[in-house]
Amino acid sequence: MDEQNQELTPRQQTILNLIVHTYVATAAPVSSKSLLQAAGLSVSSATVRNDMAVLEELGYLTHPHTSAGRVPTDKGYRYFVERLLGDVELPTEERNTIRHQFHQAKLEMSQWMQLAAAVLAHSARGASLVTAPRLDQPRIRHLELISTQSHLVLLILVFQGGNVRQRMLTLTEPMDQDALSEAANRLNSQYAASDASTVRTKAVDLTDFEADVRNLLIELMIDDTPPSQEVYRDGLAEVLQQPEFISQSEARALVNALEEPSFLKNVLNSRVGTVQVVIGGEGRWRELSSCSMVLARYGVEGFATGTLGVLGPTRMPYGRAISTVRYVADLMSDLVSDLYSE
Amino acid sequence: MDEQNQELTPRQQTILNLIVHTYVATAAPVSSKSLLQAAGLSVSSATVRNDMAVLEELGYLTHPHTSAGRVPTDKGYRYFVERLLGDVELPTEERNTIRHQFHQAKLEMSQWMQLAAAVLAHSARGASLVTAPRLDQPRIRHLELISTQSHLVLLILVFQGGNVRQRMLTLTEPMDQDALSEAANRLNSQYAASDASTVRTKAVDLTDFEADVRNLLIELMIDDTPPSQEVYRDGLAEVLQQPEFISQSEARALVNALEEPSFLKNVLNSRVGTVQVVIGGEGRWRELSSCSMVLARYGVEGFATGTLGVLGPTRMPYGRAISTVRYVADLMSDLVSDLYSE
DNA sequence: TCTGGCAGTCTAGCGCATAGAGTGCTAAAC
DNA sequence: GTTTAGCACTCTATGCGCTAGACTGCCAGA
Repeated sequence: MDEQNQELTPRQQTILNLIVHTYVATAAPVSSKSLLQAAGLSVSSATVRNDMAVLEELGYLTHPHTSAGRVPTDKGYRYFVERLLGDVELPTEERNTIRHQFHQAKLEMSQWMQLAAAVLAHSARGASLVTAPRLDQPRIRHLELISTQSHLVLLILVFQGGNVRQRMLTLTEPMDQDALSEAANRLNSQYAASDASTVRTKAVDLTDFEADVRNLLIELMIDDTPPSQEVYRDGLAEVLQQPEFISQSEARALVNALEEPSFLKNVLNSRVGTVQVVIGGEGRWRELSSCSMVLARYGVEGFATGTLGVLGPTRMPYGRAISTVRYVADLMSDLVSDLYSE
Repeated sequence: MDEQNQELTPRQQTILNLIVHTYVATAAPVSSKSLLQAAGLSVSSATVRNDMAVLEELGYLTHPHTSAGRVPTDKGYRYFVERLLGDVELPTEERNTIRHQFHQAKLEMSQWMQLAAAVLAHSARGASLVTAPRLDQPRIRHLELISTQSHLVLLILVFQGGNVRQRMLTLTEPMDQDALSEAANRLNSQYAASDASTVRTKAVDLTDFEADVRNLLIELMIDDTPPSQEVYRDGLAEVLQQPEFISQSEARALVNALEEPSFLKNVLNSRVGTVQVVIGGEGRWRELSSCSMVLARYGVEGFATGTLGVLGPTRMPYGRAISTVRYVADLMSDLVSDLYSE
């Protein structure tokens, strides 16, 4: 691939750059003439046409039909993102605005996530998605056993760092609240600050019921399917207005992707601190062929991490999207490290 | 309104009924002739046309244009729902299937809500929405104070019934975890099983820090804006495929409604046990003019209640929707009363 | 009160012609 | 060798006219 990319002359790069920018802005195929007047190119439209033909030959552009302007291909966007975009940063003013919003929010992770989703959607003009940070090695902080119905008990499990999970369990024989509290106390003193493997190996002197609870604890600690409630979204309505989603099938693909965020796991393999760009489903996601994603992990590597990102049409303002995702991810990482580090 | 409705002859009612059913099924205007062969009407198409004209005169039907079939108006749907539908119940078999699914799910409220959303979306062919049950008079079960960063403390508040809220607070001067635990213990013994007003009136012998925490407790207990994470949705992708949502503006209205479920508060005023049907936005929601909602509250009145329902085009299978919403709401009410009653 | 029949109306679809936008190519100019 | 001007060509979008077809509305008769 590199050999091909090297062949682009500076002017061809400029032209590709301009085409991406104007197409992103206008959603209409870009003609050679319109490029001239838009930007200060000091050549004629015929010259631009020649370069366009070369770029099309190399696979960076297409034609909807013979007498239409040019449109970037996925490969064109990829080249744009990796070679032409450079290191974009959000303007200082916007960064300040965003940071200000975060500092004004209540000191709650859920608020921050919601805010992150709103900022991403607005600034990157896409549908945003933010998943809660999850502990890589959850440790128990505290557990409560609450008697409800005769044979039903509610277990509440608080992890170090404050994540909470709850689950019902059924009793074979009834226990009153005092007995439950006693069991909870025993388990608390036994397993406080333990991780899953410690809980699994350390099983001394437990009643049958306590052993049952212990098994449930292990299950909850190794279960890594994030409850869907821990996902925040925003901007779907706006992005569905984009012209690429007048076709219901495209719209459906996007909405499906957002409703089933578990697929992100398969997509995202970047480290905290880097931003990953997936263009046009990148072959793997046929249905998302006209969508792009800009994703990042945030949090503290090896400790607690979450995912955030933006979905939109391939005709996406990549500069804004990437810089916003990076900035918001960094902010969220700081918040996580403030919150969860001991 | 009653006088007008009384004027409908039995045959006119039959015709309205048939038109609603076939239009819901086909999404195409219904002609007098197609009605004849669809149902065993023993009259001619001309007679049907006459009755159709009467029904249109009375406002129950419209014409897209002169030479098109008839389409029910909002008023027509309203009449259909209130006079023609009768008491519909889900077939026993489906009820069993649904109940079976609930019993197979893990004993977790979040799973039940998700399942409820899935069942509603699937059975009523609409976008579903389920909000978590909220305690009307929350009582404190337990609180934890967790030291994170030097001046940051995480408060975790567990309510009777297992609802959990968390919030950060900043310290004016640093405290270590032991001091925090001690404060938490004091507050726990002081305020266990208290409701908001009790916490507010009872403030004896607290340090400045403990008083701060107490104020935060009160705030969290009276704050009734449900965290958006406690809302489950499903079926949006499917319902957007319906022909009424090829227009982006209609689609946008629907998606907006789902993204901003707080508006439900203004809509829903029914009691637990009754199902509320809002047709075509019912004048109040101009943007939702081509949408209907079937909503219900569930839970235990005066104790803990949530909302669930279905959004779809006005051309909605009201029979299925109403019976499903009612059945799922009843199921969820049972679960809530099992879970939360002491 | 119902029905058969007929005139009237509107849409959806097709074919056609046209204007316009944009390219591709070639031959000349730099 | 590279750039440019110019021109032929292609394809779309739009508008018009026409027709077939689907329904209705209404009237006169059963």
